[in-house]
Amino acid sequence: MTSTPPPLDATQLGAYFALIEASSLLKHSVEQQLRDAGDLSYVQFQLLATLGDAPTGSRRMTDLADGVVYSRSGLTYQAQTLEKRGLVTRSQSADDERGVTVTITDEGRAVLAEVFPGHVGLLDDLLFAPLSRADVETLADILGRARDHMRQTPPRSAGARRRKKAGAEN
Amino acid sequence: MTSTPPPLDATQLGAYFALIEASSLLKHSVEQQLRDAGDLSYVQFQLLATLGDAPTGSRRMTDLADGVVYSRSGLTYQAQTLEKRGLVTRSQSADDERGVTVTITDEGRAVLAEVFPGHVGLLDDLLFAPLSRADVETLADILGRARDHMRQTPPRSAGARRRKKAGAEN
DNA sequence: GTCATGTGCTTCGGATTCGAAGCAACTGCC
DNA sequence: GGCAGTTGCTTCGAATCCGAAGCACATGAC
Repeated sequence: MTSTPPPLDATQLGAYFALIEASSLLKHSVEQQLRDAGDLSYVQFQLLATLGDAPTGSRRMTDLADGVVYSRSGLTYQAQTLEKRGLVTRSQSADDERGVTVTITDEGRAVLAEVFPGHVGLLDDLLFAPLSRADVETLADILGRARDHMRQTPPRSAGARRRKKAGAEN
Repeated sequence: MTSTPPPLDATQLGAYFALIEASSLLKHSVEQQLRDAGDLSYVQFQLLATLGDAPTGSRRMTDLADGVVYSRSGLTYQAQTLEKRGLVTRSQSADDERGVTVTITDEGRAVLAEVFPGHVGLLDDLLFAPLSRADVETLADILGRARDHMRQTPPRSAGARRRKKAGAEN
């Protein structure tokens, strides 16, 4: 109870902090650039980019939520915002009457195209500038593995078990 | 066509996405664990951890804001919340009458101690499990360099009040 | 067919965030 | 001493986020 000394050594702590800080700093700068260049939030940009990358330019809400790391309700909010601005359209899925298909519009693509160069430039300046080619490859490999692992690890695994305990079972 | 083609190759994109996704996923899981274990937000945990790490257990607001990547106003909000819960105290700095010194309380340390084991466990399960020792070292090195570069290079939004250049309107 | 359960998305309420503006104290210069 | 510009923090308003609850359709059991 009183102890359980931290099983994290200095290197692990360093990696953890570096990951959090680097991503936070990068995200902040990117958000500012996106705001300036196209009045987009980071999520909105991610959504547009995802849609623009899709062959048909459209995806279902659930698939979008899976790709991005946001909550369903947050996604709804942003999709509404984007629709108001005419950057995407939302329509009922043909198959499933409940499903909503989001599609990027030409204007959406235009905004994307307008924002992209600056986005890339910022990444070059902030993230890639101090890294070698090999560093980038290594980074992609290591973080890719970490991400894949986290994606498939259920939230209630060894470390994070717990659910609301409501007395009876559910 | 008229626009500059994206100077980002597949590897760079992979590294970028992996960084964002991995940190987002990790952050979400960690936030949930912190909420469950000690009713703390991620920022609050970072603040407590930073204070707990300081020799005297106290720091000035500005120093805290520098360490964490949050805005001044957000820091004020969280500090107030923590103070209400009795996890920190705030007092005027002796030197500078404007300055506010934040100090972690015994109760704050207790909450920290309670939350820490689960936090570490989660990191082990989610982040470090799929990585070798060498991976972690490499990660710390690469991301550490990236972070340091970002900290000193960019126009920071949080640092806000910039020096004005004499003789020109802004 | 009908009911029970599951799934997809939205709505609702509350918490947290940020930037801009505001106040107070410090510093340098005269 | 007094003024002007800086710096440290807070307040304010608006935007964004999430989880829980709700609604509507879908699917499976009977």
